[in-house]
Amino acid sequence: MLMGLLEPGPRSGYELRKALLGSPLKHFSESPGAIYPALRRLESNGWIAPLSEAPAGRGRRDLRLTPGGRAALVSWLRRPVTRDDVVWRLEELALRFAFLDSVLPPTAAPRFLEDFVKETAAYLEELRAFHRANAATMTLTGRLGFESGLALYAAKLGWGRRALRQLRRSPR
Amino acid sequence: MLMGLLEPGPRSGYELRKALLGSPLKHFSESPGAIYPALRRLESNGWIAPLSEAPAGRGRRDLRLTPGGRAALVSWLRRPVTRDDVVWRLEELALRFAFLDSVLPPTAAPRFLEDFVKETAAYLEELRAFHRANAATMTLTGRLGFESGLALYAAKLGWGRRALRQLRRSPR
DNA sequence: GTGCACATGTAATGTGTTACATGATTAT
DNA sequence: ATAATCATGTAACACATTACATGTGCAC
Repeated sequence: MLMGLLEPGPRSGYELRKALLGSPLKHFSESPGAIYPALRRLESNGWIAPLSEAPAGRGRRDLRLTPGGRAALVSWLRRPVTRDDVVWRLEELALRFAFLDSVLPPTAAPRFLEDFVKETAAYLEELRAFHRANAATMTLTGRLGFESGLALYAAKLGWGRRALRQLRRSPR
Repeated sequence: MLMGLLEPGPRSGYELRKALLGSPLKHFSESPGAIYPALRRLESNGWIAPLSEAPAGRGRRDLRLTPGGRAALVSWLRRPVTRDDVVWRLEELALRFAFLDSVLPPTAAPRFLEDFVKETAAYLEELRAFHRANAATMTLTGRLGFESGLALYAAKLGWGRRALRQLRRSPR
């Protein structure tokens, strides 16, 4: 995510943090204790680098994406959507999708959505089968709680289909 | 979650793990490296205890909820639903709700849902306001990705309202 | 020259992940 | 006896959280 935010141009860690604080969607950490160490790790991987080599001690430090970092970002965004992504990392998928068209060609987004819709539809069918088989044995709130998961995946599937239609109507 | 699963009666760590593996909804870890250390922590807190005091070396070890553990479980389930829960811990909320009626009196579930609906509706309105204000400046997939978050919270809100109506029709 | 926001960090702690190890029990 | 499955665990590593610390630059 940090590299995706650096893609349009260099920014400081503080600005990256402000960008996260500015979004009302809170699926990822925005604490300095997570962000600054993460930036150091990206730097020691050679994926980002300070804009000016001057040591500068403390104080503002602008960071840019290196060519290697861009390649790593691209390979993250290119990863096919798998069942495991849908089951375990649903919000990371939304994040990947959001960065898609600032880094990859416009064909990438519909391809992503096709995979997403396919995997989500299959998984939702599994959830419904489980519900049919086990609803009778569950407690009342246990069953309703499970149905909250069903509602979540049904909504994500609906979103994926709508988004796909929209992309096809306006392919830009 | 582990204490909630132990509430109906003593079970071994392996059985708890099988219960997690058996659910198609995967919002929480089911790895032995997470479960067994967590059980040890609960044990050292005095919240769970082995059923038989015999050392037993290796091999099956059945665990039961202690009175203190039950109290901790109850206080977790009784916690009011806050905005922060909705924003940061949506799936933990679904889990808490699922355990509600096996531990608390039947009035707890509608109260939970009233708070949930109120907080979720307010948050969803914030998300929509942000969308109105910023959709024009976003990239195409950036905007659609944000709308996937909108769809998620709209679905959870709809679920909460339906569940509340259902509880009121059949108060048991 | 002092307060305040800007900007970056660190230390302690807890815990999840991955991969591996090992003992116990049952069936063949 | 042996294999498979039951059952519990550990070690190395990475990382998030919380709370705190510290320097920088500007406005008044």
